[in-house]
Amino acid sequence: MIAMGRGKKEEKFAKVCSLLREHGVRITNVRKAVVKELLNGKQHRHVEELCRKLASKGVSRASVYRTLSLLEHVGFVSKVLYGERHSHFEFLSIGEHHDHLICIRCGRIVEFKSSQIERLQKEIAKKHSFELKGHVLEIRGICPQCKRLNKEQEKTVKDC
Amino acid sequence: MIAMGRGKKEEKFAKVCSLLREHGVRITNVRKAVVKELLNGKQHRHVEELCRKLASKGVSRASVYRTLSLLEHVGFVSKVLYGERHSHFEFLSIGEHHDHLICIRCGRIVEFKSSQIERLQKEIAKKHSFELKGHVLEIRGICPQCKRLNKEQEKTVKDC
DNA sequence: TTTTATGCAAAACTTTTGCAGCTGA
DNA sequence: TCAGCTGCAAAAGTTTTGCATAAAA
Repeated sequence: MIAMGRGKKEEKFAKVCSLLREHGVRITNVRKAVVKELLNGKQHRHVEELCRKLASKGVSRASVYRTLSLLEHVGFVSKVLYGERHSHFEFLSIGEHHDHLICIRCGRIVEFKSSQIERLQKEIAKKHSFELKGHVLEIRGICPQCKRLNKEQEKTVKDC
Repeated sequence: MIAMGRGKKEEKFAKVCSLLREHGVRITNVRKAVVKELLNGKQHRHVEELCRKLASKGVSRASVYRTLSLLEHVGFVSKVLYGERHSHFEFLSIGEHHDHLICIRCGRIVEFKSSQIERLQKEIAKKHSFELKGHVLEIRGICPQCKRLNKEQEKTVKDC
């Protein structure tokens, strides 16, 4: 995953601000902090991690949740699952999107990109008159390591 | 969504049982009840709804969760998000899979099927030596109704 | 008989909310 | 100014766990 360049980050930041304004939402310090934190980190994040980082800037947990749902509403982030318990958030429409293969045994996540899938989702959105904002594709299966383990020792699958 | 025929259901039930046995897991009444309930309902379900239905058969909430995670591990169900708060579960590898377009404004869900996507996911899994068990594709965007509303009255987006 | 599963109730988490005070436009 | 944000703390909701008992093999 490549970090965004400074220029691009600022451009994106401005775009989010204007998105918020369009929705009649105030641009507050708290919201700026959340957006900046999102832009500074990886493309997908635990809410928990965001809360921890933002707490040091005086942003409360409640505000993190409130801001995320606001940003989801305007189409800047999207909730994703990635086979785990707690929710993650991911940027939308930021280019450089990738999808995931997830092992249902050990949780291993393999990233991949597919231009064909990008193309297909555009077609599908268009066909249903949706304004495309992003997508989540998780392919679930059993990874090569777990398949091998499975054969060797049928019962100790946990510690793959 | 078409309900499964009786014969197909029984066949599937037998398959799950043997899957469980393969994993050295006991076939208990509770587990049978959960699997049957899953096979009798829609392809994706709220955990909450499952708990309610199974409670009347004497199955506890804890067992529903335990059984679901077991079934997830053997590859019979998969956790999905569908843009909502609480988790849903979905059958895997049961054929007749469909994906979803989700409106980030109003939560509207539109189902669609794409044989091209089915084909692509198979290729991708194969390429990474994963044993394919299923996939989740959610395309997120703004539905035609919300787009219209957006233009008409910029600020009352909630009650789309 | 022995091992594994279950129900119960409590604990651990995650997310939302009401409200009083604060802040951005 | 003042509608809209925010933090706090409490509530609500979801998922997991320990343990005594029950059920499967």
